[in-house]
Amino acid sequence: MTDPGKPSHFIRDAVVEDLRTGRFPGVVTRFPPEPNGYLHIGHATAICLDFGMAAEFGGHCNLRFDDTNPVKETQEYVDQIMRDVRWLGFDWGDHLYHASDYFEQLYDWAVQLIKAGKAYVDDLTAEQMAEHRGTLTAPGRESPYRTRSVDENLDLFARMRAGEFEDGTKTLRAKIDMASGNINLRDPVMYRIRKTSHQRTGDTWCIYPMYDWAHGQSDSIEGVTHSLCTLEYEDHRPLYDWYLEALGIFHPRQIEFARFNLSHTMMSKRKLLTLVEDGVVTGWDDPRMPTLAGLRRRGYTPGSIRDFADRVGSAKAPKTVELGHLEHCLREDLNKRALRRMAVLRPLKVVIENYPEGQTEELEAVNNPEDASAGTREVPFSRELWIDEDDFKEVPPPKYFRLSPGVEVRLRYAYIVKCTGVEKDAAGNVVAIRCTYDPDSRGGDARGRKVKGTIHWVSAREALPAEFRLYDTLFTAPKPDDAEDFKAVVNPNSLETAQGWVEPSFRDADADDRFQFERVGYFCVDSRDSSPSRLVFNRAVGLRDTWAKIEKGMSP
RNA sequence: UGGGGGAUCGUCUAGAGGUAGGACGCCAGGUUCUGGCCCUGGUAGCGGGGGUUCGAAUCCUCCUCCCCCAGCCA
Repeated sequence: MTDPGKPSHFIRDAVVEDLRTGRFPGVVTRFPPEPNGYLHIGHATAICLDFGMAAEFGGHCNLRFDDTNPVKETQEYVDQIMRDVRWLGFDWGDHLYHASDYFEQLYDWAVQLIKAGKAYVDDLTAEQMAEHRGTLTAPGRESPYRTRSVDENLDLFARMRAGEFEDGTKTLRAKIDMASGNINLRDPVMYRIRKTSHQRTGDTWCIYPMYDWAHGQSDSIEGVTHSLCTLEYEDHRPLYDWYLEALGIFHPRQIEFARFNLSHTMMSKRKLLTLVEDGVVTGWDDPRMPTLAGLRRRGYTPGSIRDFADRVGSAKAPKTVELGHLEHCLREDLNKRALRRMAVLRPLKVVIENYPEGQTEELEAVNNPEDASAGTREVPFSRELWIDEDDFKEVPPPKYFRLSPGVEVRLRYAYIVKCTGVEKDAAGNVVAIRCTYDPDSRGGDARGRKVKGTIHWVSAREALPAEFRLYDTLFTAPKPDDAEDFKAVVNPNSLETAQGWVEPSFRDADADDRFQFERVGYFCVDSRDSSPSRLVFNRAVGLRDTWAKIEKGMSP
């Protein structure tokens, strides 16, 4: 089952050990999102781990919504999360659950703890409770209500459920240890009163369980063996274990791993929400967002994200992965699969003086040199073409292989042309280039001469207009989370728009289709704004650009 | 001056007493009708001090630095 050649990680090791010792007969995991926001690339690594471990050991992974706080959660988020998990390539089968499915059971168990003298109803206000909790270095003080009788607690708790008390006036707390060095053990709240209707249970409940009280028990009910979560819950494990022990029910094992940060972005759902609400981005699915919805719209493939998760691995040390790592995974995936096309982002007119006016010929172009089965297509060629501004320089710098006066270049899949002159406007800007072509140099001819440069082009008459959205990182700082104000390091140039042309084969492109625009980058048809009459492409990631590096090295 | 974790190339990650390896990045070269892909080579690391040992990234010890926790959020 496990690939022996592949390095393991501490979680896999732990699972293998648990199976070997018989602590658990099999493996059941769970991915437990709270439906209060969109899933992001950080969640993706958790999803890959949860579903991946289950699959690797022949078990299954549950999708469980941690819907214990109705004031923050919505059905829209639930729907989006399911869509994103599926898109990533995972299937929970019949194992779709909600913490809210267990509210009745959780209530019964709370009663059981009260009867055992391990839980009590507290009347302290939130402020008083904070005050009693002590500090990191000083122990807390016990609540005056801590010694209520079992009967009184039972009566009060039933009346809490019945709605007799207002929000915030009472809580149910576990009776553990107010002097514990672990603050989570200083009589944690199990239930709070929230007279808010819940997206699934409606107004059935006005008391809602806290995360700690719901999570472990939900795991137990579902027979989860390995409850994998992030490091900030490490301090909660003693409480997780305490509840399970106190109840005497099936005891899953919680294992914590480090969440990761991606450079030039941030994952806090709260901050992402702020970006959406403040209009810094156009929504949760803005292609600059690290959300799965944003990455999908940007042009990322699920496979590239899974590969990325795999490479980043699972460990306990905090890490900030360079964005380049993610981009590499995308390029590698798309290089194998994306169809090649030609597009001109910043158009410059080329007139081929010795090519017959009114003539058009169809030239054969390879769809994907990495995949012969992708076949070929025909692209029209004519006297007037568009090329990219970057591919012409009146005064070429050293090592510039592209077009300039007197120089020859290959037009991809077409002819070799030579620049014979330029046309300028009154201000001296180059507005068109004049060339001659060599009729014997047609693309595909084996006897072809070699020239230093090859550039891409689109026939002006047949070209389709298109908008290109060129993205840069949303933040200028490598670690925006470290900034005092993350809004201050938002990149003002994270989106640049260009109007250009694409070859006519795009007449019937579908939303989310991804292509490689030769020599430029990988682009995706925008799922929101693109239409047959107005094509819009998002740049997922540029091609590696060694010329840009050379050029950068030349300028001071 | 509480509790819980963590530290290996610039970044991520292997290594469980026996030559510190891989990936990304970067540099150099080869190939090329994409300055892409691919191929070759190079660069660069065990936080620090003691100790055990023939031998330590690994075991012991002291120290340093970093992260998390004081919601009726998850």
